[in-house]
Amino acid sequence: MVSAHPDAQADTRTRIVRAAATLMQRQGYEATGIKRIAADAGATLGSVYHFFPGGKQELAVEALRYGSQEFTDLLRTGLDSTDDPAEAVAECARLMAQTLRDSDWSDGCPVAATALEFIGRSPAIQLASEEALGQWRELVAVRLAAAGIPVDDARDLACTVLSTLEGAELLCRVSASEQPLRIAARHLARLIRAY
Amino acid sequence: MVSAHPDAQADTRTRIVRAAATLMQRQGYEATGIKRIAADAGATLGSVYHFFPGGKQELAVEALRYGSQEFTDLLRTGLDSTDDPAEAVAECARLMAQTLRDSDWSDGCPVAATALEFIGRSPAIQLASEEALGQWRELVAVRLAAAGIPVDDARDLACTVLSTLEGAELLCRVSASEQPLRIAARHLARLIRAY
DNA sequence: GTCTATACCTCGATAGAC
DNA sequence: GTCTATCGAGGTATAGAC
Repeated sequence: MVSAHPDAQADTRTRIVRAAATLMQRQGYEATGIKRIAADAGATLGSVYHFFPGGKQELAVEALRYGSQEFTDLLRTGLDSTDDPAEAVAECARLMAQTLRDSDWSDGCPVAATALEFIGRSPAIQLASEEALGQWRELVAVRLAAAGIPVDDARDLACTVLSTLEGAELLCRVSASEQPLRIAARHLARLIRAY
Repeated sequence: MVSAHPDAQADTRTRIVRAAATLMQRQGYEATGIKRIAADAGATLGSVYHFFPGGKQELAVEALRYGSQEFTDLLRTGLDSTDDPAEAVAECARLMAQTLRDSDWSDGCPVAATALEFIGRSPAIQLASEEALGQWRELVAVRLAAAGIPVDDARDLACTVLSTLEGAELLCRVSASEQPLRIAARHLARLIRAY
């Protein structure tokens, strides 16, 4: 039998988390209803509460972790694409730009929209967001340090790399243009080469 | 008579817009209820719909424009603080960090949270967000060009300045730390000095 | 212009059969 | 584990007196 839903091969719990992650990435937490998540996942409301008795917030935390891993994969791909660390970071920006364009400016950072809705209002969600950002920063920092940049400089650079990528992505999505990430790629590469 | 509300001296319409701008800046559009806006503004629901017959979305557009002007003022203060363009941009980052800390990481970019909720879902709100970001970028570009940086370079630099400030602010808010903006200040200054 | 009351709807969450 | 039916709360928006 062929299912009407894209992720039919995965188990129900996974499909629910994926649907939640996608919707929250695109429109944030508050605009995303549980009924819609269930429908997109090809599951019923009962199943959602079966797997996530803690309700929407518990599911959201799981969705943030899931999306965080996907973004980690994208970063790893970019960072491992070449020996030159400056070029590797630029490649991350290009990968993000391409992913955004291919998804009609929908598939960006999986935590930004939700994180901004909950600053100071939900420890669980804020912590999950902080862990995601921290993990990405660490990934970049390790890559830069491996290229010979002093560890402290690498950590600071990684922070700015992440800041710039996040902000450029916001600008890209709002203006429906790849330009901010393309420009960020050039500037970040220049910044890194200065070390 | 002394009012219980902070903006009692302003007219009702202005108080409503201010309250909406503040709430949307802190938690986005969807989490912000009209009843709460009215209460914070010291107005009634009837007044809100009297001034904004188009409802919540019409009010949101006005709130974004209002917040946009406030952020423009902050940028102008930073950009005019010194002759050195690199130092001026760094000062913007420091002003943002200070504002964030003073508000318990609440008062950041007035459009980011709302904009991310509406990418591709509301032309009116997306346009208002795009206009705000474009205005800020133009402000920075003009300042850099005035310092002698070639116009095309200034425009690209302004784009990255804005990207980095926006992203660093996200990181600051999520991690409840000034560090990302402090680091961004240093890196942006270095990037600008290279021209 | 301001206010109260309320209509109408959708939300998150629950209950209980299967 | 999955499903349907439904509850209560809270949302936006409206009506109409003042």
